[in-house]
Formats: sequence, C-alpha cells, structure tokens
Amino acid sequence: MAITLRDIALEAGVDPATASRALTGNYGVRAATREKVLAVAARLKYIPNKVARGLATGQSRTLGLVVSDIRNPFFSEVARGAEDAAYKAGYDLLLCNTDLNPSKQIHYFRSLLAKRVDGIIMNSVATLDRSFQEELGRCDVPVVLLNRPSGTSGLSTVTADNFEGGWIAGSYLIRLGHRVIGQLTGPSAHRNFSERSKGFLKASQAACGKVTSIVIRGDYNSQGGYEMMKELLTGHNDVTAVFACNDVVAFGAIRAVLERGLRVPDDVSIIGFDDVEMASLIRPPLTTIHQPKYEVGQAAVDILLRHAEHPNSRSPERRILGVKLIERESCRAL
Amino acid sequence: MAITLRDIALEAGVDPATASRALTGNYGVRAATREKVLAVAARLKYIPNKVARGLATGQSRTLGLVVSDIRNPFFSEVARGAEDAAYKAGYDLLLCNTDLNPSKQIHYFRSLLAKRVDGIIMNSVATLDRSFQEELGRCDVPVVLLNRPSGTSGLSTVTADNFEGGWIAGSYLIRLGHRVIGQLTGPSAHRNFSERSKGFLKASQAACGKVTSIVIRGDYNSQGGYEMMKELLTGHNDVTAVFACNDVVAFGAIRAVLERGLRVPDDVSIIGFDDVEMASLIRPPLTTIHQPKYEVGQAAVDILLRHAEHPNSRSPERRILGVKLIERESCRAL
DNA sequence: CTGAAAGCGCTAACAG
DNA sequence: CTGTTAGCGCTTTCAG
Repeated sequence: MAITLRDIALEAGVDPATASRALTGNYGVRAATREKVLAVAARLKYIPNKVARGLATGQSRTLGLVVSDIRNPFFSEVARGAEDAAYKAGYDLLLCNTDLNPSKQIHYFRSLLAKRVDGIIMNSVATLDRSFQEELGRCDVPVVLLNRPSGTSGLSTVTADNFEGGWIAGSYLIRLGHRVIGQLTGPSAHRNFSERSKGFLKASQAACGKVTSIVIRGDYNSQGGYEMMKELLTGHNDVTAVFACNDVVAFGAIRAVLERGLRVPDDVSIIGFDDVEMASLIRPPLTTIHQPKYEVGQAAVDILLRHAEHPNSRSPERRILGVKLIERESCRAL
Repeated sequence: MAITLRDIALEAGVDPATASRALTGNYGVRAATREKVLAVAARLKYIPNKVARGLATGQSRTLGLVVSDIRNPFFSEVARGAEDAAYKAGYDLLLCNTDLNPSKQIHYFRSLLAKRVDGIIMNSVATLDRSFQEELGRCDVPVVLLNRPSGTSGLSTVTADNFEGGWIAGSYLIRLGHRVIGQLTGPSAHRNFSERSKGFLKASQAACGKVTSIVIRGDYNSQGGYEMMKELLTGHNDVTAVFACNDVVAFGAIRAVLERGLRVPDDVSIIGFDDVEMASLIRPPLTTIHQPKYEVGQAAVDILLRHAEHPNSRSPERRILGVKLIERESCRAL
C-alpha cells in the first residue's frame, strides 16, 4: 500500500510523533529535524492520510453543499463562490443534488454527518417536515441555509433580500404602466420565492388596487417557465408583463411567448431574478433583479468556518445580501 | 460527542464486532440479534462514523470531480450526470474547480489522494507537464480523464467524438456555401478543442482549398467568445461563418456580432458545440453539435467504480460518445 | 453465530 | 525538543 508516516519516521530516524509535528508545522521541532523529515517525505513522495488524521482530530476539512440542481446557473455560481472560499481555507466541498426531493435531502444530510463534514450548506428545507428541520437544528455541525426555513429555526441563513427584490420588480413594472401582471413562481413553501412574491404584492398594493396579478406555480427551471407561460397565455391574454421568479424561468417564458407569435417586450414585458450570466447574452437582454450569487456562496462558507472554529459561540447568523434592478431590454413602458 | 458503535453494542448487550456485522448487513448474525441491534441503533439515532470506517476499510466511498469551472454549463451537466451515478452507487462527489491552473490542479489531485478518494474524474491535464501526467498515471486510484491527454498515457478517458463533431460542423458550413470561416477556440494544448479543429480542418481540405479559415484562440467562456469575435471582426470583415469551440463561446460571439450592428445569421452564421440547454433558448436558437454531457459524467463514474471494485484488471478504457448536428437558426445558406 | 484482539494511520497528552 | 503511550471508531481475522 501507500507509504505512511511511520515509514518516513523510520527512514528519518525519528518517532512518528515527531514526524507528525514536523509535517503539520506544529511548533516544538528543531529546524534541523524538521528539514530532515521534510526531505525524506519529499523523496518518498509521502501523501498524508487525511482519513486517519480526520479520525484522530475529529475534523474532516470538508464541507457539504446541498443544492436542488447544480445545472441551475444560480447554483453553479453559488457553488463556485463557496468552493473558492473553501479552497482558500484548505477545505473541500462535497456536492449533493436533491431536486428538492425530501428523501434525497435526508439521505444526503445523514451521509454528510456520517462523513463528519465540518459544516453543511443547504438549499431549501422549506419543503421538509418539521421533524427534519429539528434534526437539522439539533445536530452538532454548523448548518447554513440558502433560504429561510418556514418555521423559526435557530439556523444561520444567507439569502438575498428577496422581499426587496420582489418589491423593486413590482414597482418597476407598475411604474412602466403595467396593470395586469403574471407571476411565474416556484413552490409556495420555498421562502425565497414566497418572499419575492410578497415584495411584489406589496408593490401592487401600493398601487391601490389598480393592478391585478395572476400567479402560476411550477418547476423553477426553464422547462417550468415555458410551461407556466403557456398556461398564463392561454388563460389571460390581457397580461402585459410577467415577473419570473428567476432568470431561468424567464428564459423558458420568453420561448413560450415567441412560440405564440408574440414579442418581448413589445407584446409582453418580462422581468427575471438572479441576473445570471446568460441574462445579458439572451435576446432581448433580460431585465432582472441582480443578486450577488458568488458572494452568497462565499458568505455561507465564511459563516460555516467561523462556527467550525468556535464551537462554543454558535449563535445563528442571518446575512441578507443586497439586490438591485438591472435594466436591460425585456421590459417596455406601456 | 456523538454516539458510537460501542455505545449501541453495550446497549444491545453484544460485542461491537457483532453490532458492526448487524449494521453493515454482513452475514453471520442471527436475525434476532440483528433486529435488536438495529432497534437500538434507531432508537439512539446512531450515525456511523464513515471516517473511521474508511480508515479501517481503506475505502472512502467518495469520488473526486476536477473541472475547470463548474459555471460552464457543460460541466454542470457532466457533474449532474456523475453525481446521479455516484448517488445510485452510494458514493459522494468532491467538487474541485481549477480554472486549468496547473498549481491548483496539482493541489487538488494531491488533496484528493490524501483524502483517499476511490476515484478521480479530471478535466484537462493537457496543459500540464509530463511529470504530473506520469504522477496521474502511476497513482493507485483509478483516474478518468474528460479529455485526451497530449501524450500517450495509460489513463481511461471519456470524451465525445470531438473530431467527428468538428468535421460535421465544417462540412455543414461549407455545404451552406461559406468559404471564409472563423474558428474561435481554446488553448491548442486542450485536446478536446484541438480535435474539433482537426475535424474542421479535414472538412476544409475536402473542399480542395476553396475555403480559408482564420483561427483565434482565447478563453473558452462567453467573455472569451466575445473578445475573440471582436478580434475576428476587426481583422477579417469577409468572414461569413464562425465555428465556436463551444456554445458558451458562441453566445459571447453572438453578442459581439450584434454589438457590431451585424446580424446572426444574416450577416454571419455561427455554429457551436455542446448543445447546452441555453442553446435552444437564445435568439437565434443556436445551431450546434450535440454531445451527451450527462452521459459523459455517468460513464466516467461507471468506469471509476468498475475499476475501484476490481483493482486487479485496471486496463484503461477509452469511451468515445457520439455527437450529432442540431440544426437550429444561427446558420444560413449563402 | 458471536466474542476477543489487533490494527487502519495519525494526533495528542504526558513524560523525559 | 523528542519519544512513549493511548486512543479516534470502525472492521476483520481468528478462536470459540
């Protein structure tokens, strides 16, 4: 098998413990001894067994990232931010896709605990039952959620200011003169979406009943957007604007509009949420609410690592990141 | 701390060894004993320590996935395929982003070995020096590459038929009547791209010198596509068609064309490679070469697991997946 | 079928 | 500064 610490200790004529100290950079080793150990290790191409180290120290230097689907560009961006932050701190990231499937979520969660990860980033436990939410809260590894859970749990969260984003989107559309607006959104239990909706609703209300909004729910991917838009279009040919719960849904919606022989924004205005890279590349360039995705991932890892290093003061932290309107060409004034 | 196997053994009145056998489903335990152990484990909400198990068995049930950037939708799709296959087999996936940075690649590779992963999927070691390629080949965990390395190494690979794809793209453009064609591609050392180029070249040659092609190299993301296209447009206003080395590059290229006040496909035809989801959603829908991305990820994991289970017969395997032309609206006949 | 014993490779007191 | 001694929690011979 592979070569072990004992091997290099033997070869260097020291005790394994000393070799360990030399390799891990702990103080308490004479420079000369350390050099010798390091030299032998390099010569023998020693690769420390982190599994063994993990067992001894109780730390795996691994974080779990549980998302619904990494193919959603929002999550790829979050994942990249998280991975970069983890890399800088010497941690690795375990990637899990759940499709929001409760049994997969539970499976992954338990599996991550079994692998003794030092922290878990998780998207959407909103759809989960209370008992699992409690399990999440009770466990002794730090968890940060990428969305607010429905109940009041003591978990840390990192989210964009979804309510504010919904409000901005709604106000914008109304200011442009739209009065019949469709909302294409995800499961109502998903707090990120429901808060966007609430913000949007507040904007409608501020318009004193002059605007009516039709909400359609579905999968929050492009296929879902496509289907929701088709549904909206068949039932309501008076809608002039649409608030999509995220950009990918907006992309699907645009396709549905086009297929119907209508045009964006001439016939229907569409606003998205997230500001994924493709939003600026698509035709027409998508007007959307920008949220700092990469930073969401970074922030989540920061919190996790801070909590991991100070197991005592694990007071939950809720970080809410700012959003802003990115005005491109998918919305027009009536 | 957490509750251990010993705890549940004590509670069930058996030896830890027996408890272990009961929990891992190994034969050699009376049904009644197993029931008892299982019951206690459930009651105490026992979570086995896989780190300890890993140390004892030498298996981590974890695979490493090393890509250049998960934000590239090609890789998200590959990752999803890999993750689903790993999940089915009870493995987890460690995600690493290298940006093709050699030092990051080496760092991650060593780190994965240190964590004793059971296999590694790696994208692009093409840019790496020979010594690292040998290190890859020598190590005793199975490795599958997502591209052909430049030298002849004994590593397994899973790739699309890049040459064929390039050939199809070239033939198609030429058949449409294009005679001055730009190629927007990645680093020449990256075999996936160089093979696409070679296939393209073969198609040009088949046209007996009637077509001239201009190749521009850059980053293979949308920003790179944008910049390469700008460069192409300033130097060569006679190009009527462009072969982008992947869809994301094509997206950036389209943007550059549009900004220039030209139109796709009216003024310049563009063909991509990959057939990522956005290709059908963008305007104009992108004509491209489809490759089975999800299946690439699946196949890579399949090979890894097969090799992991049979450490003896580790004969390298090269799987080449088929590609096909998806004709949409970004190319026109001259 | 089950218990006892040894060990996976490393770290962490504790002496010296 | 360095060696000795114990484990970390699990699996796995090997006896019984």
